Amino acid sequence: MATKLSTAEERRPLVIAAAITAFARTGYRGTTVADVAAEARISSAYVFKLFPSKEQLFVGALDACYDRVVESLGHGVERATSTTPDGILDSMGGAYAELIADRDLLMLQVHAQSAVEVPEIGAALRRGYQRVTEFASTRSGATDAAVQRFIAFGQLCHLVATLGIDDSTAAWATTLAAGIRHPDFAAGAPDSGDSASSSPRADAGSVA
Amino acid sequence: MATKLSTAEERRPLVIAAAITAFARTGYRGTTVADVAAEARISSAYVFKLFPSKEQLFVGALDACYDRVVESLGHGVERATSTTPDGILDSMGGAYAELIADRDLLMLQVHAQSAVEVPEIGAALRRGYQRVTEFASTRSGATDAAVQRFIAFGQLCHLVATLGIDDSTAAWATTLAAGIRHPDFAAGAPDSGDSASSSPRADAGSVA
DNA sequence: CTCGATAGTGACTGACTAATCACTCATCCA
DNA sequence: TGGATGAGTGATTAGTCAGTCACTATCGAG
Repeated sequence: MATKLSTAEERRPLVIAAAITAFARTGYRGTTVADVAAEARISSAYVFKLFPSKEQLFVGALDACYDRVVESLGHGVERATSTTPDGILDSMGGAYAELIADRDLLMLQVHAQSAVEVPEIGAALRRGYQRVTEFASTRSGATDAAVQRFIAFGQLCHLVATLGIDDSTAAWATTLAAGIRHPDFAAGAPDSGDSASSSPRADAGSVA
Repeated sequence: MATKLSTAEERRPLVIAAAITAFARTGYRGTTVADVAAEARISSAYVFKLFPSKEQLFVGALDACYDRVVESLGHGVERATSTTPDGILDSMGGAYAELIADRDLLMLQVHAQSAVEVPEIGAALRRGYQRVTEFASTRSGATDAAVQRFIAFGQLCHLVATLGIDDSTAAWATTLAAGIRHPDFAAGAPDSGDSASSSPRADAGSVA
C-alpha cells in the first residue's frame, strides 16, 4: 500500500466529513465511532487520537454543518435578483434548499435536535441556530416576523425530507410538501427558475 | 407488599405512559427498556411480555402520542370562538400549545423524527402526521396553504422548545420564539387571552 | 382446597461499544 | 546514518443492553 501519510491537521476535516455522513445516517447514539472510522477509511483508534471523544467529534461535525449552511445563505444573498428584504430571504431559501439536496446536512441537524440533552451538543445546536438566525436577519434586513417565518418553513422542509414524502402524491403529503423543492440529485444545474423558494407558494397565507 | 395484580390489558397503557416519559427524555436509542420499566415500576422482563420488542414499544408510545394530539386539536375546534377556517386553525394551535406544555409529547415527536430510519417508526411517524394534517385540514376547512403554515409553525414551536430558548432574552432567540407561548406549568387556567395562538404575532408577514 | 392460568421477576447471555494502550512504520532533520 | 517525532493500527477492556428463560406469586373457578 503506497499510502501517503498526511498530517493530523489535514486528516481532521476529512474525518469530520466522514462523521457528517455517518451521523446523518443513524444519528448520534445510533452511530458508532467505528462506523465513522470505516467511512473515513481509518481505524477507530485513530479517530480517538484526532478527537477526544465521540461527543466532541459530533460537535465538530455539527459546527462544520452550520459553517456550510451560513456560507450557503451568503451565496443566496450574492445571487439575489431582488434587493428587497423578502427577495433576499427568498434567495437565501433557494440556496439553502440546494445545499441540503443531499440530505446529509439536513439529517444531521434533525439528529442533533434529538441529542440536545447532551450538554455540548445542545450548546452547539443553539450556537448554530443563533448564527443562522442572525445571519438571515442582518443580511436580509427583513422584519423579525419574516425571519421567523423563514426559519419555520425551514423546519417544515426538514420534516418533509425526513418523512420522505417529497414525491408522495397523497393529499396530506402534497399539502405539507407543496412548493418545497425536492432533492434533484443532479446538482450543479439549478437553472430551472430560481424565483419562489424559501417560503413555498409565494405568500400562501395572504389571507391571514 | 400488598401489590394487587392487574391484568395485562390494564397494565399496557400504563407502560405506554411510562414509555412516553422515558423516551421523551433520552430518545429511542438513548433510552433502555430498563429505563421504561423503572418508570413504570415493573421489571424489564415484564415489559417484554407486554410488548414484543423495544421497537414496538416505541411505536405504541408514538401512536398514543398522536391520539392525544388529534384529540387536543378536536378540543380546539370545539372551543373555537370564530368559525372562520383560520379562526378554527388558530384555536387548534392554542389547544396544541397547551397540550405540549409538559414537553413529553413534543420531545417524543422530535426523537421519533431522529429514528425514522427504523422502518416501523418511520411508518408510525408518517401515520401520525397524516392524521394531524388531515384532521386540521378537514375540520378547519382552511386552504392547503394555511394548513401548511399551521404545521410549519408547529415545527418551529418544537424547535424553540427543544432548544429551550422560550425564556431567553437574546435577540435571535426572541425572534424565533416570538408569540410562541411558553410552557406555563400551571395548566388548567389558560384564561389569559386565548386569541392569537398557532401562528404567532397574528399574520406577521402581512408584508409578503 | 386445589388446580390451571396468568401476573410478575431475577438471573443470565451474546452481541456490541467507547475508550485505552502498546505497538509498528514512515518521515524528516542533524 | 541514526534517532526523534508523529501517523496509524490491532488487541483488549470494562461496561452496557435487548431479549430469553426458568421460576415464584397471585387469582379465580369449581
